[in-house]
Amino acid sequence: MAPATNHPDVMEKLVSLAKRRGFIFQSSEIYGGTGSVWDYGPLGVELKKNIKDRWWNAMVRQRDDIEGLDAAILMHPKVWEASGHVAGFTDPLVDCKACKARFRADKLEDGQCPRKPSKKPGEHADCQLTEPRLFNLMFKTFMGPVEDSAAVVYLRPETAQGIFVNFLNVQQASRQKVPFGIAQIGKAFRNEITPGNFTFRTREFEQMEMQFFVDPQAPAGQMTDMEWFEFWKHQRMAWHRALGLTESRLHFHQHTPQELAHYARAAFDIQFDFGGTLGFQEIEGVHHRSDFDLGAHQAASGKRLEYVDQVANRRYLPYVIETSVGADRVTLAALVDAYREEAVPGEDEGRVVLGFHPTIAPIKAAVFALTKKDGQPEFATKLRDELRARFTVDYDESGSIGKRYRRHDEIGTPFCVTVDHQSVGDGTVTVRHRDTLAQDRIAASAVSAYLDERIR
RNA sequence: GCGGGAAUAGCUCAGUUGGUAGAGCACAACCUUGCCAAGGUUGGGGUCGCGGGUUCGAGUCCCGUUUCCCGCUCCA
Repeated sequence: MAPATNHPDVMEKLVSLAKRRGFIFQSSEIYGGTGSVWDYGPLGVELKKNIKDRWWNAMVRQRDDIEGLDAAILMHPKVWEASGHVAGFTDPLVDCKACKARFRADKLEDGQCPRKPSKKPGEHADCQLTEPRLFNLMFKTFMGPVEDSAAVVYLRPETAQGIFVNFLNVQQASRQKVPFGIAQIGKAFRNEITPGNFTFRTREFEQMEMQFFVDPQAPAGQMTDMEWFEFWKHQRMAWHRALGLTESRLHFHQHTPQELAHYARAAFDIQFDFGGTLGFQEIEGVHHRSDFDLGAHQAASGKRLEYVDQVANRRYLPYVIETSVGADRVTLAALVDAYREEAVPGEDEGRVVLGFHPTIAPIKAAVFALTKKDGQPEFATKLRDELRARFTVDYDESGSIGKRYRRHDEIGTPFCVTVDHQSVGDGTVTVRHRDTLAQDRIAASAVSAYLDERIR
């Protein structure tokens, strides 16, 4: 499915770098690690937070027609029955002991192993199927002190349902009129059968979802549901580009009718080329969910979830255009995209540079004193303190100046501000750019505005 | 869950026919230099994934187990 890629596989190197520099650690490592769960270290949490903040800003703060929400992870179990997750998230699987393959029991014919093109004829004559076992992708836990079936609750496998069940609460509290959206960032959990590829597929992950509610029969002169779908599709692609992700590594993948989920009327994935064997993979989905979810919850709860258009005196269930992006996946894409090695003359191994777009870089600027003489450290730490009010900054005075530059290149710091003997006299400093190595000599008092202009 | 491979310092790895663990980088301190890393000195850090077994003796051989990687399978 994934098209060929021209980008090298940097994932293994990235895992090492991420650990060494404090972006991402394996969960519970001292106990041998927990499968497919990852912790974000000092730099990783800044990177991911920058990405989430940009999403929240673009979706909620900069728009009049989208409201924020932070719904709970634990919800009433009936939510997941209505949404189809209890039934639809469960796959009966069988293994064939003869050919070591696994199949979905409900897709087998006559209880026989299907013959695969790669297998020789007759290889499945001794087909030995195990009993079907049920895999439900939802994590279960228990509400209250008693562990019985009545107390079962699920960790949400997606954040969307928290938005649907709060649709009218938000609409009425915010006095929004359709079309409008609700946005949410939060953790979701799926007991994936096959997790892997670093943080690409994990069992605990963070979603940034926005459900946009539109009129299924928009009056003339207003955007139709499909027009909104197109609008959000392109809007979201533009957001990924603005993050600095390389344009040629991003593309749309349209779901075929066979790929469409049970709720979806149309769906596009935004895929990113992770390079190597992984290739293009989904980082965001834009789905037309029609009125499936509101309708299902209305039917299951017995509560009316219709929107009342008081001007036109109409009552209807809105259609939903959903944008759902994996915060961890975008963070991983940003790391993969930023990773590059530069050859060093006379050295076997290249140096690593993370070329983050300044807007998501964990540390925006590093402040150095060229020497420890002339009061340069004092000058530099004072500047550091000033910049701290607006940016994540670091001060470093150990090792040679070149070494300090390289340390920050490796973690993707876009700007290095260096204080030298001239600074103490005339108050100017040099600002060095990570990508071009160009230097600007400016007044120390102007550094904050200078960075501000370049970090957006 | 099945098959195959792997696990030794923070990272990347070496470790002989079984004889009691090393390198480079990284890290810390000090010195030196002072605008593009890898000068000097010193130092910290490993019960060799975990648990058994064989053996006088196990990083090394055997069994189990956990985690990771690659396939299979599944991915709302």
